[in-house]
Amino acid sequence: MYWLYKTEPEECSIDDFASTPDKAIIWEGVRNYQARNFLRAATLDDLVLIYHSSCKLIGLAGIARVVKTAYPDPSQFNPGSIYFDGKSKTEQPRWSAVDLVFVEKFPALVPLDKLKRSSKLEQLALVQKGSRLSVMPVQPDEWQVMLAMAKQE
DNA sequence: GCCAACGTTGGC
DNA sequence: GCCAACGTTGGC
Repeated sequence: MYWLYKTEPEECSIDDFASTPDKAIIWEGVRNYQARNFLRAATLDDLVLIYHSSCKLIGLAGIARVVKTAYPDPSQFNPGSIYFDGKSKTEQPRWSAVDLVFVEKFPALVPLDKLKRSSKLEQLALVQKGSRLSVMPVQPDEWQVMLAMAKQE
């Protein structure tokens, strides 16, 4: 399966993946139920487009791969974490995390407005008005369209 | 920094 | 179960 995950690059960017290519990075802190459900649907070796948001250069930055499927997000139990959730119980964790590893960084970032201008990406939640979903599925044809954009620059 | 759109909370 | 108030997201 294919996915798109949003991240603020100051928090976790494609360069963080690229600088530690052999290290699994935990994708934690997702605190939205719809996004969480998509996280839980990931299977081993799924590919993930890494999208940089809330920053100067907004768009697709590269690709990562799922190396560990959903497990309880440890940050929900850590009172020192900004992601701490006191209402989540150990015996029934509310939030999930996955582990990702670096695959590639695009030679040039694919900007959001370019994604918006493609008629083939209209179904993608990312480009829909008001959408705040941070973890979303990508259809195979959408994946191909976005990869082609990444290669041609 | 602004603000529209959205999700969550909590009183009723 | 409704819905107003509030907090958050995220592009601009």
